[in-house]
Amino acid sequence: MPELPEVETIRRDLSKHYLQQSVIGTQIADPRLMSLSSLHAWKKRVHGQTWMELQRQGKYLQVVLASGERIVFHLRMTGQLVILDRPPAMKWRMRLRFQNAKDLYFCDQRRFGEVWLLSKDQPWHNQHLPGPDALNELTRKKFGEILAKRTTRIHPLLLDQRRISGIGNIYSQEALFRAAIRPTRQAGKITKAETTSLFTALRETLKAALEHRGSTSRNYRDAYGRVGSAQLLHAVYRKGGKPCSRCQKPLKSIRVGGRGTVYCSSCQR
DNA sequence: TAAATCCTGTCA
DNA sequence: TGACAGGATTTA
Repeated sequence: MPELPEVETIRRDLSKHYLQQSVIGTQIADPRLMSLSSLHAWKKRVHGQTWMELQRQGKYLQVVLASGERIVFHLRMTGQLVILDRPPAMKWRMRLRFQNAKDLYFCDQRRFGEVWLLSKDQPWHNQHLPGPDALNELTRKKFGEILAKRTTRIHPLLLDQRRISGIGNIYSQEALFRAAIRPTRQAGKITKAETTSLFTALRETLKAALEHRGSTSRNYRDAYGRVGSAQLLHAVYRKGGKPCSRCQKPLKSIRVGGRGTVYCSSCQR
């Protein structure tokens, strides 16, 4: 669910409420999220620690505590972090109580989301270094290097967080449509001009989505529990069979790398 | 490169 | 009832 624009929207919302605040109580409703022994350690290390910074890398959200230890969230498909003064209607997995702020609820229908507590210098990625953040770190030059000589298809490559972090199945498809490139094109065979066009398309797609506070197709909510409006901008995502907004021919729906993918076979080459 | 896996819910 | 869903890892 949440890709870069959604996670960034949540990060900004949470920053307004919780910076310089500290957690004073933690409840776990889903033991899958955290074991009892981990919760014990969590309480000792997190409670009373001031939230100094909220950072994002790709789809990861990181809270830097005064101790230098960090809380890292990944929302996966359906995770939500919502600020409320009473429990939400839906099931929640974790609740954080704050000294001088409203409670924070971690809700997550499919329960794929995760939370970690990391010591001062412990990396939050296990084996694979995540690639440059699609908005904050990726440059045209780096993008060219990532695509060069690669035989993999462009859509799965854009989704590979080890190459570039933050892009998911919505914005990859939308950017490819905007750049008029087929999702199945071999990455290494994309021309210089097309690479520039795709780089620009990615930035514009992600920025526009951020300005619209993310895309809500179903589960996504911001930290106030509100839907985003970037879905109104979608040209292809989940629009298979509908007429292309540019040429009116029906959009094609295929599977690429196991992901549902929609494109225009006439506009995208 | 693809399929299975972790889950719950929706839609045809 | 089966297919599919915004993610990512592991296995074959």
